Amino acid sequence: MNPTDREIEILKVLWEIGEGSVREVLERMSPDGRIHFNTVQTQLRIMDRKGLVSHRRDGRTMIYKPLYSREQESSRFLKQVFDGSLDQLVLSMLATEKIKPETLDELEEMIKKARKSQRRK
Amino acid sequence: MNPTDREIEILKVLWEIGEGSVREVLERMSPDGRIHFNTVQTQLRIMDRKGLVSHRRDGRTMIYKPLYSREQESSRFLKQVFDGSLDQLVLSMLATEKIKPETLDELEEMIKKARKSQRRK
DNA sequence: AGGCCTAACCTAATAGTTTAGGTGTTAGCT
DNA sequence: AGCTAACACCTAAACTATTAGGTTAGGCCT
Repeated sequence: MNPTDREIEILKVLWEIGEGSVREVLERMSPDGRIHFNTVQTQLRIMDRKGLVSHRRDGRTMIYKPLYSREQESSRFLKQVFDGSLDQLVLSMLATEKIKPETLDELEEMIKKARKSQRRK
Repeated sequence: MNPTDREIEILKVLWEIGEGSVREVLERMSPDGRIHFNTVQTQLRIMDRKGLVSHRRDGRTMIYKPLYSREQESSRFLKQVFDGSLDQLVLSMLATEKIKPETLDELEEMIKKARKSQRRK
């Protein structure tokens, strides 16, 4: 099933830091103490059950690691909203987002590289 | 708030057909009768309350129209998962998805056009 | 007019999400 | 040894999502 908003929020932290304890995730998510420790802990346990993260023990504390990647989430979204059509997605983005000329250059560069790496296969 | 999966499913139908009654949406969503009429009707009412769709009357039946666009949903996703970085999103997609060479060409074409249309501003 | 189809509307059951309180345990510090 | 901080685990409350049953009413057909 799909990650909820909270789960994405937690996953984003884990994507950034690679892996981390409840406390580490919490501190990134809300440096002010708006969110309760137990809230994040319970979430992570649920995500563990769902298979979105895995855990290992480090002494007494659990270290959580993402099993679900940003790429998987992108792929899920692409399929869900654009039936997998990358063209349509990019078209939509180009039409809506305000994009710097440099970004366009970079995109072009990325496409060139993608083409090369495909030929190598 | 964010559309749920069901809501996206319904919105996709409305994006396709422009607007439609409960029955029309239902028939596109599940031509076999897996989903109940009332289920879709209730969903649409909730989405109406949330502002995701609007409605007008046509005789006795309600006609629903999307207020939330595919572009808005893309934009939401881009912000949520990639902090608005289109580069990162496309990079992620190029790395993961299997892409036909033609698609790469089209993407390049789209970027060229986007550049032109920016210059015109 | 009576019956039937289709729709709206009301309601509720179920499941999942999100938050956080309470309890017990472990490790380190004084 | 006793205290405290930090953790895991258990639990539940509040809320939202999802599904669909039941009821009512309008319109059409015979």
